[in-house]
Amino acid sequence: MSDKPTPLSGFPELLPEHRVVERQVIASLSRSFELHGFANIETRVVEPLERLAKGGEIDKEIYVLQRLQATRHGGAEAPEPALGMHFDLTVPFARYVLEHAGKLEFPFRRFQIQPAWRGERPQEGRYRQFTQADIDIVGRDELPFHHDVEVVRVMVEALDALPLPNLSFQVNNRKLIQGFYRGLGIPDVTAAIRQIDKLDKVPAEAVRALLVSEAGATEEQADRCLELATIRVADTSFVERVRALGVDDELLETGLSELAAVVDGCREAVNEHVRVEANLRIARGLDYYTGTVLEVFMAGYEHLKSVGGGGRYDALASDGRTTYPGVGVSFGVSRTLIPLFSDGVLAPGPKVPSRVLIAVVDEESRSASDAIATSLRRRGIPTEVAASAQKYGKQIRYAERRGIPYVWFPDSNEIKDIRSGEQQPADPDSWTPTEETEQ
RNA sequence: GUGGGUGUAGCUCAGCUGGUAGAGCGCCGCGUUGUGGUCGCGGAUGUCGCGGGUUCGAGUCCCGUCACUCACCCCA
Repeated sequence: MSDKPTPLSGFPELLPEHRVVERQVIASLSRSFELHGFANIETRVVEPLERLAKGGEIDKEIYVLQRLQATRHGGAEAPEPALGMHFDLTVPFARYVLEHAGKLEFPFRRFQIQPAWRGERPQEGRYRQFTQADIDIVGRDELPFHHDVEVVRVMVEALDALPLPNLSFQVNNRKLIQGFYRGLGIPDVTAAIRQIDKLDKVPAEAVRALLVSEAGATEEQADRCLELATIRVADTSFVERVRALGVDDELLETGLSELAAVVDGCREAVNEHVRVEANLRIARGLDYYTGTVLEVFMAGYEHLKSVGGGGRYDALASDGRTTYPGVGVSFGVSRTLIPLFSDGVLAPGPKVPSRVLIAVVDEESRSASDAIATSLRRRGIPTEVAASAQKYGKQIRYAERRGIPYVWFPDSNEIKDIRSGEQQPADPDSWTPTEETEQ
């Protein structure tokens, strides 16, 4: 065998025809976010390890970055601070906010589209290096609730603009669940949330038993929790259905009105392609979320789990004196695009950006072909000149293989649209490709 | 990290109870000698993942190893 490298599992690389589509997606997302006034930032790839490793499950997956030399000397040298590569964009962003708080305008709204790294077992839609698109709004000391509505709506609009299968935003509110459980009198509210979160893997009966054994609920309380978790609607009718369960709690009421506001606030933005539903079983693990929580699912790709998610955290960051509450949503660019490419659901783009191939008659007249190319390029038309003066049939095939739609014959000064076969005389100083809408 | 599956041509894969490597697609050439795609004819391509073992003989059986892949865990 030669030295042909084998692929590295979990570190996907795209071919040019897929990369061009990914770039269009990233450009489209950026446009959408900027349309709503989100500023772009890029954070460094590494953070001090102690900032990333907070003792959770994720710690085992953190990639550590160190100098080769540092390992060779086995600690004999003065130790350098251990650096870990970020596993999401939220942790570095929180650090960024604290570090630059004095120079930022609050509420600070930013978007960030970058890779992240997690050393877990790769699978479809799950990689060790993946690109993520995040938007967040952060306030100083306080952040009005209407930003929860805003951030969801912005992501709805941004994803609606992409050529993806149907998407569904499943929204819930931590205050709603917590208030409900509290009002119901369940001893361990946090444990109850954790059990309810298992509903999509564990049968309802088992969850019911766990609610009793782990969260100290009575049989009847467990039933009520399960009833709450089955509520899933695309409008605000869930409010009445929850009230009908007869639980009275102040936090529950706040949660109900907040969730209603999110669903209601997205009404103008949703459509057949992207829908927003109140889904009262969404809990998002035991993260730092304190209010709005949501997950995004893609039709036909439910097995990927969520392709996006987010929510409200009352303490995104804190320096001890000031607390910075935030609300954000992230979208998994790699998780979404790569499976769509391999299934052929998302069509690849052209292999090269060239719109026109200038044929070459013979090597002596190559400069004539170059001159035509130059005048097209001057007018912003991506153009390349044929690699060799082969028979025209070969040169046309060269263009076809690369997805170049036009071939220019310099001897006759005619241009051929190889998709339709039409050929007509053209002037290098005025010819323009007909504007077809791509994708 | 735990448990399954699979490694054969550029790609997708076939290859029975061991007998010296195949198909389709793609690629190249010609028909059409400077206008592609269709069609016809012809052609090239492999250390059968790697290392060891059993055997007269291993793609095939055994052991090891590496890679890829699926599920669990967890999440984008």
